[in-house]
Amino acid sequence: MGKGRVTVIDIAKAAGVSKSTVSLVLQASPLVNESTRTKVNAVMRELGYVYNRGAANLRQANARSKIIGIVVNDLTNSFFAELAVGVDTVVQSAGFVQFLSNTSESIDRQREVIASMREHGVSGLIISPARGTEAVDLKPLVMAGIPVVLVVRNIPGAKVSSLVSDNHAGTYAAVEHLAALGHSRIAFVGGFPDTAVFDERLGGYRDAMSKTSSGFRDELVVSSAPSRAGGVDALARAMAMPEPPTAAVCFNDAVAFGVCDGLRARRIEPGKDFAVVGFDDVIEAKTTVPALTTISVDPQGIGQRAAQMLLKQINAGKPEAESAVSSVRLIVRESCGAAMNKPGRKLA
Amino acid sequence: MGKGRVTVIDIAKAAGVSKSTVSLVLQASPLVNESTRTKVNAVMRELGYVYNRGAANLRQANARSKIIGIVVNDLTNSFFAELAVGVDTVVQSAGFVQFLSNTSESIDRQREVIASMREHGVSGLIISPARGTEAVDLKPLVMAGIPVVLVVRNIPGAKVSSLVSDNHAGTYAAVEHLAALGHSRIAFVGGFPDTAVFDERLGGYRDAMSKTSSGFRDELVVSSAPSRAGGVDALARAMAMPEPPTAAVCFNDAVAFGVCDGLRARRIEPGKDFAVVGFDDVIEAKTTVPALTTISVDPQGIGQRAAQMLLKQINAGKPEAESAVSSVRLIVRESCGAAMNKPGRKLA
DNA sequence: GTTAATAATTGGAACGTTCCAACTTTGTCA
DNA sequence: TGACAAAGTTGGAACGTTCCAATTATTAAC
Repeated sequence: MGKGRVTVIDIAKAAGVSKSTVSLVLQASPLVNESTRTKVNAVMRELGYVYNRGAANLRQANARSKIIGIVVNDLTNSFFAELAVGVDTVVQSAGFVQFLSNTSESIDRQREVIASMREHGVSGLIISPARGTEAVDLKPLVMAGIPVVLVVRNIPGAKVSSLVSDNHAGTYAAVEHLAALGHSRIAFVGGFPDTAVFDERLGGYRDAMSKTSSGFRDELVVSSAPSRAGGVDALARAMAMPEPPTAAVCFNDAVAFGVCDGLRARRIEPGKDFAVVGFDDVIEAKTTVPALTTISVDPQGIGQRAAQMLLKQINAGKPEAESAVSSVRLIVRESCGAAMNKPGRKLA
Repeated sequence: MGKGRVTVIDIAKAAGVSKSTVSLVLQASPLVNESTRTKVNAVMRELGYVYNRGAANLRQANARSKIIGIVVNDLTNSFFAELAVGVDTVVQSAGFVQFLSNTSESIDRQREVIASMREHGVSGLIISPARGTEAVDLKPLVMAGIPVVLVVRNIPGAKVSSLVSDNHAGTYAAVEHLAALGHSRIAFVGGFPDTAVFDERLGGYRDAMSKTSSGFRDELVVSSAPSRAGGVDALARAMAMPEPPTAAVCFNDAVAFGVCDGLRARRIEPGKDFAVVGFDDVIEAKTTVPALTTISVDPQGIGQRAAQMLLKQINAGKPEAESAVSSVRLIVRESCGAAMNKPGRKLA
């Protein structure tokens, strides 16, 4: 049926008013008489009118469209999926709509999706940059005055807002906790050494270790892919040492799960014979057995906060770069052994 | 700096050609001379031109924009995250860009995001409908001739394409496998009874059970939320029976993980003292301990196939509804006990 | 050297909306 | 009654692009 789409002019004709009036109704202007408003609305429903945002924000060259873009580097990692959900909640309630793309750590893909989002006139961007992203990659965005909030990974030199979690404090707290439980050979396992996040988490580990009696020892850091399989692999290398560790601070929860898998394959019970603590507090951490002691970063919360920072910038007009650090906290569960002493599961 | 955005006319002026020529360059038309093309391209780069898709597909009222929308009901479930990744890969390589939104099982939210996507002129939609979605909810879309592919959950009566996995065959195969291993008290655990997916998976279980010597027994199906916590809960109820089961076919992998947690909490070793098989084959299934025997549905593959179905419809012009069933297969790992007999881990 | 064909380029109209300034209607007050 | 204000409505221009028909420049054919 209806060949061409129904436009504001069709509505105007059918309602016996001018297109300007229909436009005013669309923007809920107080200028229009109540009775005309209801009539116009009725006609719109009847004819199945759909608003054409493309045409609209073509005219209002100043205000950009109501789209915000979110670019993540690994959507299969549930951390990012939850982050996206967090962004979505606040963005939706502000009347914006989310545009999500996954780069799979590819810089080329990242460039493509960012370009595509610009073409569609996004009002702002939340980006968890692919590995190897540099400040120049973001240059065009800041030149065009498009608000950007970087999450998870910061990029030195880029004049944009960022929101990262307090990686240093997280691993620091983890080491302190394990040391208080009596461990001295504590390993740092997992993660790729060439990333800023790795450096920060390792830094917290190192600083805390050097305060212990045994001090920081280089051979106790064993890196690997930041995945479950990487954790299995790294643990194997750690256990092959002459004096293997009795505890591990892991780069993230995925690695920690891998470490637990590896321990069990060796008939070592995580949380009893060996302490492991993760980082991120992904949703599975609390339900797995043993429940994972980890550093909580609340991915949904980060998403929400990032979205708020972005909206603030968008509304301010002048994009004022702002750096925030999201605080983290240690969640003591079972995998560190602290709760195993008593059956009553007292939290340390 | 640059107050107004740079348009095709600015480029034309700077390159000494007409706006029409610039437009032809943009669409890579063979009509334009090679030397002019390179000059225009150079100027575009120099002035930092960004294409305005809104304006473009305002003019070409026939062809819609190069956006495809994807609507999922639970992005925190890694099944859907992977599905989205699958869609993204094929959609991107076809020059489209993905527009993802999460409904969190809310019908209202679903209506909002679909409306929003229409306003932005999506070319097509891939929808995993929220629980309780009805055919009327999709009516406006089919009336407007917007191609839609339903995934995971089909909606009876909606005249749109769908791609669901062969739920019946999956649980049927699972039961057959467990029966062959000597189990007779096999439970069906997890899932909400009011969903089509539940009915199909239960149906496969029932049909397979009635072919066994012990037959189908109503009390052996125990439902719960389709989550890890739901699995723990359902297992507790199952084990409280006078004659508890010795094996479980689970509604999905999340439930299966919960069942394993519950078993271990009772000092029952999954894969040794009790057999469990899941459904979905999420990414963690193969790395967990014990590795989960499950029905593989390949979420990324489903996403890719759905995207292909959608693109076909978009290119065809006439949206021809097509229903497809994605085949599944049983992946035998450790949690069913089949591989535990020999240390060599032979696959049954 | 003219004509025809081909290659390359072009100005104007159109897409669906919003903004602006102008207009009409109605009501109020002296 | 006239002047003025307030409330409501309106036509036209503009946004940045693509399409169309028309134009000019170039080459080929006789």
